[in-house]
Amino acid sequence: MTLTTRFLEARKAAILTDFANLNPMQLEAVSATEGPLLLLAGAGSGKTTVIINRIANILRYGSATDSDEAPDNLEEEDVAALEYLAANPDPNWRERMAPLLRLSPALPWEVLAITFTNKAAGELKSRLEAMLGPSGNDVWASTFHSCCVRILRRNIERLGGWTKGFTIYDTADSKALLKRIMKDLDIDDKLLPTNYLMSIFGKVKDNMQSAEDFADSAQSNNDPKIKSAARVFTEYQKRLKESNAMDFDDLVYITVRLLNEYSDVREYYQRKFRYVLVDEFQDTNKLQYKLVSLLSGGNKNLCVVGDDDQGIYKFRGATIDNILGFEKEFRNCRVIRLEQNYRSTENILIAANAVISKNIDRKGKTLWTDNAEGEPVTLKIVMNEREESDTVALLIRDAVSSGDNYRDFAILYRTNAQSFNFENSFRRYNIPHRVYGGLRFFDRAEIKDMAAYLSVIVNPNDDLRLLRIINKPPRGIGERTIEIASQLAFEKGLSLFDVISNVPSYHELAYSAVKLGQFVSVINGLIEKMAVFGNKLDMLYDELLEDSGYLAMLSTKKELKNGEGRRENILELKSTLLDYISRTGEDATLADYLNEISLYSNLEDGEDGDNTVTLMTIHSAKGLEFPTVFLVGAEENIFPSSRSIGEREEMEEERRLCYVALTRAKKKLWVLAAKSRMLYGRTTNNLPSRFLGDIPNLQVVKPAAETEHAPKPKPKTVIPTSQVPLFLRSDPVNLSPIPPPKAPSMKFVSLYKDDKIIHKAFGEGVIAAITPQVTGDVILEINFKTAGTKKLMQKTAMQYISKLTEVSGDAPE
DNA sequence: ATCATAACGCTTTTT
DNA sequence: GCGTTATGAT
Repeated sequence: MTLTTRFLEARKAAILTDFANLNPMQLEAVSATEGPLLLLAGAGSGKTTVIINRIANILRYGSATDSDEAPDNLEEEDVAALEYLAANPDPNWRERMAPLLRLSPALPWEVLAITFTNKAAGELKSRLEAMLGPSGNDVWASTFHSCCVRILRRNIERLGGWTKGFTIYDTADSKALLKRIMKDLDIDDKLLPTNYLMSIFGKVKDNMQSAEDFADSAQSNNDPKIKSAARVFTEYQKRLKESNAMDFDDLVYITVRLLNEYSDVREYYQRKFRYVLVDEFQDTNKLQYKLVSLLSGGNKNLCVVGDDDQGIYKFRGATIDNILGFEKEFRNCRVIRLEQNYRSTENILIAANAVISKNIDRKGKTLWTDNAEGEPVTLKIVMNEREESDTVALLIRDAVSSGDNYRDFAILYRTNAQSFNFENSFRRYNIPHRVYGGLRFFDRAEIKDMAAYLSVIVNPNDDLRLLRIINKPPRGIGERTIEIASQLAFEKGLSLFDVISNVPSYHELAYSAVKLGQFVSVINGLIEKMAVFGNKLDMLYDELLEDSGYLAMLSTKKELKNGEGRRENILELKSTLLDYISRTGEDATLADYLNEISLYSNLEDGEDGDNTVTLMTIHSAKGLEFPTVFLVGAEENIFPSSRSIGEREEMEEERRLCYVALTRAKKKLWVLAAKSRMLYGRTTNNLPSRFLGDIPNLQVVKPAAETEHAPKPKPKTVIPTSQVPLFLRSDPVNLSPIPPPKAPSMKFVSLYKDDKIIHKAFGEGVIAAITPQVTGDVILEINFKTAGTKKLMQKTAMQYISKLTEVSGDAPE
């Protein structure tokens, strides 16, 4: 063996002693620093630890564990010292030998680590800091969007049209803008719902096409809907630009365009980022992939980390093809699988592996563990949703009384609506709990109002946000005035604020000139105060609450019971401001603060320490773990959702979602299914989820039908696995016994043509026609004696209608 | 300008 | 079943 070979081996071995608590596969991932790397990391396989250690390796030792490069003047003495170090690890000595160990180590800001959520980015940062000290903070650990914002701030002016103070529109802003445009263009928003438009726009941008590209291709399209969508799209992008704004998709799309079109910018970042790492790669869409491949294009040190079995965001454009296609794109890429699970018991993994193995679109991977077999996975079948939540409450109460903590438990469900019953039961049983999801802090109306005020102060040309606040609190600027002013702005090519700042020049606005003038001076006054206060943004905020009259509105007005809560929220927003100021000090600017909050929208992350039960959707549980998990609502049409039944790809996504749910559990996994469930105002009877039929080691517990409360000891009817009903199995053969769709609910059918009815509001009438709709509802056409003929939706109208008694021939109910 | 009634829709979610 | 939105009446 040559001296060089010995040196290379010893160097690597010596370095790896710095990462002693990793298993061989993890070590391999940590040492593979150079070139493209696909890291398939199963659930609970220590993925984040690997990412942290890999970055630490890059910063401390550079490419040394992955390079054949050795010093020219090697001495036997050096090599022997390294070999000794490898065999007898000692931190101090390793430090002293560092010059021999490292090979062009990277500087922190030469490493880019991209995640999806701020939470994940924050966790990455704090763990890097814990391992590397303050320099860990200089690693670019950020979300796709905040990374793009950073790049755009520096370079956006190259593209023309935006300035570096651009505003970021969130989804609600975008929707509001779309509604505005449809009104102006006189397009029916029933034909083109905003959700539909947004998904089109998103797809177009994901394919690297502009609104103009879309309009061009729409020309030859016969569908008038597509043609109108193209018009709206073009106008939408135009107005964004005029308002110096971008939506979430634009942040990435425009960054990609910038990097594509300007080679100097591209080369700058390619040189800067010697190492690029992407987490949750299975959740990236094409555009995001394009972005990272552009950024890492220089040296191709691109490491993507993901788990194809945990891709659950196809519905928002993520494509599993990115992970499945990575190897094709990078022929020479290395693939490392992390399959050892440190989280769950064997029983839990058997269940999870069994469920996911039915998928076709996957790379194939089987988790294994050294952990104990553990308790069985238990299915409990209950009568209805009420019994479901009570059962869980009792199980938790019992477990806590024998020593467990509330925080050991999580309730995972498919849809947010399912949380309701659990909240009720837990309240009744005094179980502290915390519901994640639902309405977010920054989505609250009063918070959006305040943010809109602040935005307008920074950028008065932001028409959309100006419109939001122009009459909030009510200051006598009505719809008509707004209409006229907008029209003027549109005609003259000015911003709305330009127009209302010059009221005297427009005779059309004479009627509300005074009110508009007052409003403009409030805004101008605040703009001046911003200049005076400088970075004392909290003082500016106080002035804003005063001058706008917003606080007064909440206090004096009969803002019912909500006023108090809203005031608290507004003050809470101030504390985020103060927090921002304390972090940035001298450099604090309002524009910067607004950007931060527009990319960071949940305020609830901080309070992890509470000892409470967690309630969340399976989606939000990804990445988390709990000693005991209750997967609830495991019924056909709920989970898997009815929308996915019959669609292979959708069903595979549901199955991955199930896999995610099962692998959250560390020690004990409960699954619950209700025979009957009230959902959307209807009671439905669903079979247990098909996924349950795939779990070979499922213990089924069926409580004897019992009275509602009665906290009794656990009812125990254990059905051996072999007796799990056949219909549970998801083999294609057994799919047939799904009940045929039922006829429309009988409750409504007791109305017939020519029936005489009385309506609470419209009085007496006769039913002229009954037209069933595809949606399952029915349109009633009724001739009223006094109110004329009306068409009413039966679903809604029934609560106001009673049949007149003399009508005979009742249908059987 | 503000309230009341009727319509309607309704996975999952981050940025 | 419930909360949000659009529209029409005061």
